[in-house]
Amino acid sequence: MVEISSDVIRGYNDTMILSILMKAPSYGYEISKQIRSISDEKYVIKETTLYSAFTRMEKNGYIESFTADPDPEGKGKKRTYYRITEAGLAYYKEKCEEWDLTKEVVERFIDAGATQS
Amino acid sequence: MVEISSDVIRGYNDTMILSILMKAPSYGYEISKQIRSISDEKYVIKETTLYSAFTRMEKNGYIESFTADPDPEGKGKKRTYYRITEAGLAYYKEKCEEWDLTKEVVERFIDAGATQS
DNA sequence: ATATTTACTTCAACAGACATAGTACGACAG
DNA sequence: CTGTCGTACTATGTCTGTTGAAGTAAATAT
Repeated sequence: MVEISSDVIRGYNDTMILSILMKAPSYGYEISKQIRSISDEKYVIKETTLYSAFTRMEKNGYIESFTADPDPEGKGKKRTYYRITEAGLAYYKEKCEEWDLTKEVVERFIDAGATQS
Repeated sequence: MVEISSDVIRGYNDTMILSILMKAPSYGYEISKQIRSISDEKYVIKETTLYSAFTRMEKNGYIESFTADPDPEGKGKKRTYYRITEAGLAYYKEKCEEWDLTKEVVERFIDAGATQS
């Protein structure tokens, strides 16, 4: 079975996370579940990868964190939520353009090779 | 201008190199020029990245090196050529399948995010 | 004669992914 | 009321691939 290797997805972890945060602020555990479901279990982000992405992106100003209660009544343990910033949005859009370019370039090589087999 | 970042292409340097070696054995300088031209100057592989990829892939058995003269008469400086192995071919094909999967997954996130903007 | 192009090599540093381990709270079963 | 499971993280150290900086040296162009 074909699996997505980390070196391939490496450049897109941030983009995936940001695409989820564009819809609504969210937190670690929830985002990891969303990545699983959106990708049909094809990609499961590692916890450490996810949380270190948060740290990095917050430092870069792409996301902002805030703590909040899991439900409106204020019960349960507080979570660390993240929301996307203006800079994060710009970064996300850049990454989408970059993706289009990358896709085109990689595909040229793959096509070039595939015709030979 | 949009540029391909190294973190994005990271997982595909090996695949690109192998796609070139599938057509014919080649050597560093030539391969780097081919990557430039096939990608329309959009991606220029760094020398050290290329040569370290050779070392790694040879160690993994994906390619084999041999030295040869640049032309049949034996003039000029000898070059280190590389040819793809059976294992390298299998690896290349795997990478191509992986690419299809990755493309699909990444696109789902990018589409999901784009509809929101 | 000298500069540029070709064709590499060595080495140290860095970033991001990941394994391992641990903390801690809440819910629910036995 | 004890234990396990799911949730929600944090800390630390290692590994891999990329890269910058620098150097070597032959061939070719000016």
